[in-house]
Amino acid sequence: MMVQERDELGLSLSLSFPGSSHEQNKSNTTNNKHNQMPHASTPLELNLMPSQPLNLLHNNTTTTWTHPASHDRKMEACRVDRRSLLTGIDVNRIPAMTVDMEEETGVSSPNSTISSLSGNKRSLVNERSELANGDEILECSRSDDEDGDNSRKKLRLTKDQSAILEESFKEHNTLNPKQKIALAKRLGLRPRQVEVWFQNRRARTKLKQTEVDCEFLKRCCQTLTEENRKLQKEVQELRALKSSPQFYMQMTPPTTLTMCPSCERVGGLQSATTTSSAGPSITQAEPLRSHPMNSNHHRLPFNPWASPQRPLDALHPRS
DNA sequence: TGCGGAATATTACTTACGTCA
DNA sequence: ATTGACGTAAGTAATATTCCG
Repeated sequence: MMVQERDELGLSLSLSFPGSSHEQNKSNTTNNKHNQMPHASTPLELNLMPSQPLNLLHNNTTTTWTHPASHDRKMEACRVDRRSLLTGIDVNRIPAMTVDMEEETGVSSPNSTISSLSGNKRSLVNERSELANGDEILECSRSDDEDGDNSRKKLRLTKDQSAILEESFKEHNTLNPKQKIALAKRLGLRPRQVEVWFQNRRARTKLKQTEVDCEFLKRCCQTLTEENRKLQKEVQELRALKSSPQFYMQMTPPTTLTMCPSCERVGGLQSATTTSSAGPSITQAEPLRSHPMNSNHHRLPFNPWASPQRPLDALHPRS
């Protein structure tokens, strides 16, 4: 994305986005196809891990990835769960056969046979009793199959399950099959469920990131618009001065000198005597043409992300 | 070495469900 | 009791990557 405006005086504004690679710490995959967002993803990259509050951006509210009011609800759910503790099979727990199959193959693709088979059949009510036993989460749940009801029932992960998943996500936002199976075992879930959770978690992260990027770009745009407005005004004034007959007469000696930031040559002052016969009484305007800066040479494009004061830097300390 | 197809992994989009105000 | 908004688990299609013959 590039917005550029230019006039003959060599004033320009540009908004450029450095090459983006929206890298999301894919630790164990090389897949990077879809996310080729043509925007400044890298500079705007923000670690949205649950442990990292977005305080600076979101009014000191700590971002947590569990449902905001989920704690109490889940506690209540646990109480309800215990009531039905003994009523049946754990919906979230993989039938032993399935676990074995997945463990054997080490594969649980959404499109795989295993996953497909577990589609509606695993639409089960999640009624579990969660008993912390070290790191293990023991659950008890009831299958819906007995109702003969094909409707999809929504699983709610327990607080502990969510916490462990979050913790795991912090370490790697993707899982290899081994990790997936291990985590699923630890949580008493099917590998497919862990997989889905990670997929959705990545999607949420990306969404949040996009929102943050969007917000930042909006602010950049506002700043640049304002900057542009000022520069346009300045250009108009310079043009007016240039065309004014009194311009050269009334020109007061410059009180400041401008210097090319790159070559450190001083501009703004160039004696008329050195610029021989360049038309009508050459002037202070002359340096605008004679200095290489005026042909885009050494002009530094304005890059909001190159600014040392990028607001989002504070949010994403690179360690 | 290049090619095609199968298997697998991931994303984007969508649906369905549970919860809350 | 109803309803709409919202969060999220899960399904589906598309696509990229890898592996193998």
